[in-house]
Amino acid sequence: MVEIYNMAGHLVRRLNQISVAVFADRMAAEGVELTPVQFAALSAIDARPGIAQAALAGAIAYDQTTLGGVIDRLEQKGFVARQVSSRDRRARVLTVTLAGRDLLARVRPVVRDLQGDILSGLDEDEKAQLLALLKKTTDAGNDKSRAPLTPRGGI
Amino acid sequence: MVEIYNMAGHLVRRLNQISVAVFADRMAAEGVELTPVQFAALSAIDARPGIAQAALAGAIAYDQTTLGGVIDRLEQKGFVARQVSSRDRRARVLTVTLAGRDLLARVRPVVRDLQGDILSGLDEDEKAQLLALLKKTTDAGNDKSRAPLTPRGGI
DNA sequence: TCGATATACTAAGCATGCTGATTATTAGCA
DNA sequence: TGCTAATAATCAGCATGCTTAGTATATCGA
Repeated sequence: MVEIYNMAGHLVRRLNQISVAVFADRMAAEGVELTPVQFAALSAIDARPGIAQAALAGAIAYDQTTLGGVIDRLEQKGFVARQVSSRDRRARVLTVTLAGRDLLARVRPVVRDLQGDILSGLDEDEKAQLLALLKKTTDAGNDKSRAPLTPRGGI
Repeated sequence: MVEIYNMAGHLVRRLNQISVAVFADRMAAEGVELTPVQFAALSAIDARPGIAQAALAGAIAYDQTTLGGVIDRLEQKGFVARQVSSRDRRARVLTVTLAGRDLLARVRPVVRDLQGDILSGLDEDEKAQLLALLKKTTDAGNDKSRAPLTPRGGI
């Protein structure tokens, strides 16, 4: 028995690995090229059109530098438009394009549905319990992360 | 409210982010340069000296290609030795060096201790519950991962 | 108003984590 | 034995995720 098997860090990493793989498989089955980060960004921009990159990073708990690259790719695929803000010329203001909205409408139900597959082997009560515990501990540990959630940052 | 906030995928990714950050902070405090993957590999090689890379990948649930790079870096830092296997010239047989054993002895208690910090905001019962649920669902979803755990694969 | 400070973004560099292809070697089978 | 398939590792290439540093722009206080 390897000593890491019962460690929180190892189990969380593995579940994240499973989560990413389930997401990739479902997107491939839909014939869509979209990563979990890209979906999160697209969905959050759609919820707050005109949000700047820094605020978006805080809204979805992603590193700002990493997010820059993610937006590059979403822009290149034509799902997101990026403009210099008129109020703050440092900032880049983001909006979802028509193609992006179409994509979102299509994958949103798929993404919602796939969440259940991530937590396989658990009954509904256990899934709810796990989600509640994950929510509680991620809230408590938010500031330990290099990319904490700051839902009300900016616009 | 952004729609991803209560999704399993998002919460798991965030907890993993917290886990990685806690690990990095503790290692930095120890003055040690060691990533979670590197610790996992070192620990597993120490548990099964002479293990080959492919078997190691299965033992700690890491992608084989990624693991190759991890071993490169551990070898370069002098913590792991890599030799062509005498029984199978395709395979690279791994052992922990003396320096690697010293490092392991030093960081092992730190790594064990930091596990509690990953799951902050939970009492002992909740931590045990969360660990049990994580274990149950990662076991059930093992095959969905691109790098499933195969603890008994090869020596 | 000016100067220090803070903020938004980008760039470079490194480590993970994956896919697909390639090479070397081994194993299985007719 | 000899052909085929499988396996171990590596390489190239791409996306995340982070650190440090740099540039442009805002903000705040003396």
